[in-house]
Amino acid sequence: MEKIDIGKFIAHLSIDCVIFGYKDKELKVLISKFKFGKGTWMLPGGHVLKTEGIDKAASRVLKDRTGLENIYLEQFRVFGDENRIVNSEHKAIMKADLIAYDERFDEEVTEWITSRFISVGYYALVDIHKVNPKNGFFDEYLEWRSINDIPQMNYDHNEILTYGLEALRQNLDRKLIGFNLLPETFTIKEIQELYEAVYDRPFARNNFQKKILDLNVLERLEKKFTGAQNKAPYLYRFIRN
Amino acid sequence: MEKIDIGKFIAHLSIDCVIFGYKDKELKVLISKFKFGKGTWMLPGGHVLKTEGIDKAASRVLKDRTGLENIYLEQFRVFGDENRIVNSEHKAIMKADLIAYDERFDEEVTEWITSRFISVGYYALVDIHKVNPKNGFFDEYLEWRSINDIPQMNYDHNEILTYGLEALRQNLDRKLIGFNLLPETFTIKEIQELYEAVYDRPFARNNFQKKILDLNVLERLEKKFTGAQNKAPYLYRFIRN
DNA sequence: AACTAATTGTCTTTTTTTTAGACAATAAAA
DNA sequence: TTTTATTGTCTAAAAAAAAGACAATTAGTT
Repeated sequence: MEKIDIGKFIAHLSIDCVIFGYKDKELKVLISKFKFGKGTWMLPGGHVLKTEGIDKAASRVLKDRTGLENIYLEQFRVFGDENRIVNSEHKAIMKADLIAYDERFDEEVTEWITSRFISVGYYALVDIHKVNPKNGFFDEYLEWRSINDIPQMNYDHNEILTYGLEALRQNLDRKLIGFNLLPETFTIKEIQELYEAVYDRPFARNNFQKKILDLNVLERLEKKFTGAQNKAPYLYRFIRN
Repeated sequence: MEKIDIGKFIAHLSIDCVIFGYKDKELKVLISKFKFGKGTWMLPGGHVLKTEGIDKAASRVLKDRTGLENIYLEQFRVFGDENRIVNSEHKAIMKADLIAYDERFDEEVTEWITSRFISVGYYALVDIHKVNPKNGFFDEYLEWRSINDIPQMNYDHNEILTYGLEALRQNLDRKLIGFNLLPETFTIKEIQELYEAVYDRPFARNNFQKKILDLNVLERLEKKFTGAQNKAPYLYRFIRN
């Protein structure tokens, strides 16, 4: 298990990731809790090395949790009012993980982890089927939860999630990013259901099909025979350039 | 002149403000340069006190420069890759301003101001006629420059400005914030010219008038007689709530 | 093999929104 | 009184979005 050396990281600054996935017609979020203590839920997060860019730090956080690289990542907001103080449970666990921790430096470490943090919020879009959550890393347990079934989380993480979802909605069709949540091939209906999950509202089937095909970013493949007693839909693939 | 005590501030974190104003049919930005040295241009910025929220810090930066409070402020992005290192001129000036500076702590101070900074970008909208730029504060000289006449600035400040303008454009009519750039009363034509300056494109007069009036956020006041040989336009005021 | 149920793919029609065109109503100068 | 320049509004045209309609399939049922 990796440890944190506080000296290498920028103090007072953290990163929180809203990792979105899509499965069973539901938008999911990967959340974590520590294996010890009461186990309060949190968004997967991390700190920024003094020698790395923040986007790089966010990628690292993501790779540590999901094993995936080259994931769609978007920074959406900075959080952190003056009341955002690390709470006792989190503090105890952080301390235990600090290799720099030493009785001699107790004061410094305490100051570091107790002080107010400013957090940069990122959201990531992943193909949920490719992810194998690395449980155990950093003593945390990861779980995919439906956007409609998010528990109370630590700090202002529920608020961060709300902002992240809002950012996703604003970017979804404007930036053509939705395909990052889907497998390589999919039917029109599946994209529509994804859109309905993200926006939490229905779309008219006929018009949605036209709109999505008029974007000219989909390549039609073979038909998908499901065994259902109806016309088999075509499979499509997203064309990158 | 105020001084900085580095101990009170969060290290590695700064705030940069894109302060927008509107005058002579042009969108303006308030930029600054130090009175000493070569005088490289920069966006007005500052640091975050360990005891204050970032929005509060941004307000403070704004008040220090413009004297204004309760200004429309919006955070739009975080900047800061690993290459963003304080350059020598800026460093020299910062050192001179640090009251905490002392030969004994030379190393600490140098580390503080030399290290990489992560910067939170804010944009502000102000009625340019209310602003009296506080030249001399923090040894800087302030100047309103047209968006089409922005000089090369320090660090990645030109890039930050570009992102700030993009954020302004995205929010302008969606959020009804444009009125923050105008005086209390104005004609329809004046709002239209503001929109044209922000989006850098013309709008059809007849349709713009309809669109803006259909928002039902303007109160019609008396006519404005300019002395021009044509029908006098009405003055309007923005209704809050 | 014919019939039925459950979609899908694609049109056409309707409605709404956006854009363009037209013109009377000023205000002040000639 | 006539002319010039621009404003406030209306109507017409064009484009986009939403709703409606229906043939084409797939596989189960009779």
